[in-house]
Amino acid sequence: MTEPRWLTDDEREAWLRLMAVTMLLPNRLEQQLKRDAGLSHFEYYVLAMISECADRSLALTELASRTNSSLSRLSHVIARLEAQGLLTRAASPRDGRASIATLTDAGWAKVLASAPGHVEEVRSVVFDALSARQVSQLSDICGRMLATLDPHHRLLGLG
Amino acid sequence: MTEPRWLTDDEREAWLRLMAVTMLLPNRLEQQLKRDAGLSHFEYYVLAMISECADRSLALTELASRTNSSLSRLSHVIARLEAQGLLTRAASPRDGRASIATLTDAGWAKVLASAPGHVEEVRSVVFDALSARQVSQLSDICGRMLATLDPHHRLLGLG
DNA sequence: CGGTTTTAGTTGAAACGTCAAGTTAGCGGT
DNA sequence: ACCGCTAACTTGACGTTTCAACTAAAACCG
Repeated sequence: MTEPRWLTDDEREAWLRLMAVTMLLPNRLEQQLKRDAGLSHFEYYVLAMISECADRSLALTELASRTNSSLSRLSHVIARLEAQGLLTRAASPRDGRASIATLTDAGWAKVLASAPGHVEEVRSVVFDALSARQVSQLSDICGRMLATLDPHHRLLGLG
Repeated sequence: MTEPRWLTDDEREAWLRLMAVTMLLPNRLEQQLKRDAGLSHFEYYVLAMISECADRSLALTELASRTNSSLSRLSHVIARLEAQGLLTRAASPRDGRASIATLTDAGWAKVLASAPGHVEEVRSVVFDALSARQVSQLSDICGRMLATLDPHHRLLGLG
């Protein structure tokens, strides 16, 4: 085996910081949502994804793609959310295998009530600290990384 | 309650991408380390942090800060790593409450063996996709976010 | 000193995520 | 129409993380 290509000092610095962000940011969002809405970030994200679809409905496989979760994990979470009355599951009329999750009025209300606090948190942690130019740089940089991490754009909507 | 400050289109785009990265990147690292070293990313990070200290030793509270974990989580993980013979726990001579974790030779060897593959993965996902200028931008941007996320620099060494 | 508070860590139970196995429905070829 | 194969989940067991309660040592303080 060959000598590994170690990181330069600049790369190492950038890496440690990126690492710190990926460790701290999810925690931060988690805490805010748990405290103010009683939802985990993943639960919120699931509800938010469904809420943006026509009829507030989405098939589980598609939902799993967009939330970067296994079908198994999603199935467990959907069961919990259903038990809380935030959504319902129904068989697809088109495909007997598929389940379609639909937000209830309570689920819709939950999203409406939770979104402002969540956005405020995102803004205060990320965007209040960055210039418009930096926002654009960040977008480009993440786009580059996603070319490797998510070559088929499974997460960003257009499956 | 007042109307929330929603995100602009550019901010929204940047946010979705950053989100995608923070969801996908940990997964990627996890898989590589699990496959090639039989360690979770957190376990690897714990061992790596200790390995960089004098005497390959570090007190648990300090380690918890640097790995962004609760003491409880760390305690469980340290117990598992100790059971695998990768490190040992000992009471601090200075402070009777403190435990100090020290890498064994096997633990040190594990870090040495695992690091190259891990660095290669980091390089292939992050740095191969970025120009030198973008690396510097990323570093700045993350630094800005960390001013809010980690104001006391708990993660980046100089506690 | 002696009592209170704070810090460091451990432990066990509950919650959550992952993994492997199973079920049912569509699909492709013959 | 039938057989095998794949896709879309579901389920239960297992491992990990979190949470709350606990112990013990140090620090503070009058």
